[in-house]
Amino acid sequence: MGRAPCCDKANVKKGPWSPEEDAKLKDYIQKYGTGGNWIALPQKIGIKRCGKSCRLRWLNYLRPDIKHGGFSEEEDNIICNLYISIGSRWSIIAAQLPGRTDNDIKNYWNTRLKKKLLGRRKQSQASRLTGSTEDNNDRSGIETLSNSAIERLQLHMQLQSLQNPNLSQGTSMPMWPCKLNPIQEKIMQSLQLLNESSNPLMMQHVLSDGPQKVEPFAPSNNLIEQMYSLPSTMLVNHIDNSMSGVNAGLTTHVTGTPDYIKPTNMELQQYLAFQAEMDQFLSNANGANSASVDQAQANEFDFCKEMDSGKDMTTWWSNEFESNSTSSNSWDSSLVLDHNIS
DNA sequence: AAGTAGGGCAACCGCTTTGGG
DNA sequence: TCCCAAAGCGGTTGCCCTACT
Repeated sequence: MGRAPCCDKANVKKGPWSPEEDAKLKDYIQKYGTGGNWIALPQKIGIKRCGKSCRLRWLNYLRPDIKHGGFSEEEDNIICNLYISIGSRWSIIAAQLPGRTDNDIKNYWNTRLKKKLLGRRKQSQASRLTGSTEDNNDRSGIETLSNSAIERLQLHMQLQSLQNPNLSQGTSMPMWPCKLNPIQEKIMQSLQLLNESSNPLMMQHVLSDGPQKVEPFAPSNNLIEQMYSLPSTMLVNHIDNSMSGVNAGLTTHVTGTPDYIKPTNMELQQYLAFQAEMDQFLSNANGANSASVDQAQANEFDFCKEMDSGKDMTTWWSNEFESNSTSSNSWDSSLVLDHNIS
């Protein structure tokens, strides 16, 4: 037996809201509030809408403090930084931008901001389709990474290279905004290695007099296996899991104005589960590959221990967020927007 | 002028989380 | 502790507008 529908679908109007409906909803909520029950609201007001639809309309459009229109460069900056750090957690990102809704930010990201930053992705994907069968097979493992994770790594790579053109020479610079965990750092290093060796799968063109163009990465499984001395499928799955785990923790640590977001029980549970999983993975890896597991593995473990050492997770993240946001290492979207948008 | 493609955005869908009984 | 309804959330859809052919 499924859950009862929240409203009578047959008697509910769908589609764009009329000005009359808007006015009724707005007037009612301003006078009486929502009464803590969105489902009952449409009946009270006398409109044939689903309660969820009313809620969405109010939150995304009718609320008096909603900001419509263009996003400022500062807002771009915040959105990019947070997206790279925590992924598509739009509600959390929206909490840092007064007057903006998660839906607004999501749309803005998907339709504009992402294109600005990953503008050349389409081209490179098309070029990849012409790649060899061997390449394609080689890549199958890395593609098990979530699109979001790949995208964020690409963004990191791109932003870093824009911020620091010397990257292509192997210089390792601190990467703001988020403190990557050692796994992520390893991936970034692998990208740099690929870049250094002019691997055709990772083409980064630094033009002397024009915009820098960074192609998405696609490290081969062979390379990953060499770096970690572990089966690539194992690593790829582990990395993906680890990143989602870390991200679950990160979402709790955004302390910028106006609101402090407390970690939910679920997030804390996810974080603890992540650490347990990391421990398990590392002990298994050490057992199976005792002779070849390198320092990176140990660093992963140290990373977990550091986060688990009683040090307040909030501090761990918020310090990064706040100290860097005013430091010279903070990422300025204008760098990207100036250099990368054609 | 008509047709078409693509972008932007509002709204919907369905899954997850929360909170009260 | 469990169950269920409501709220929250992110992904997706589809409409409308504009630019281009």
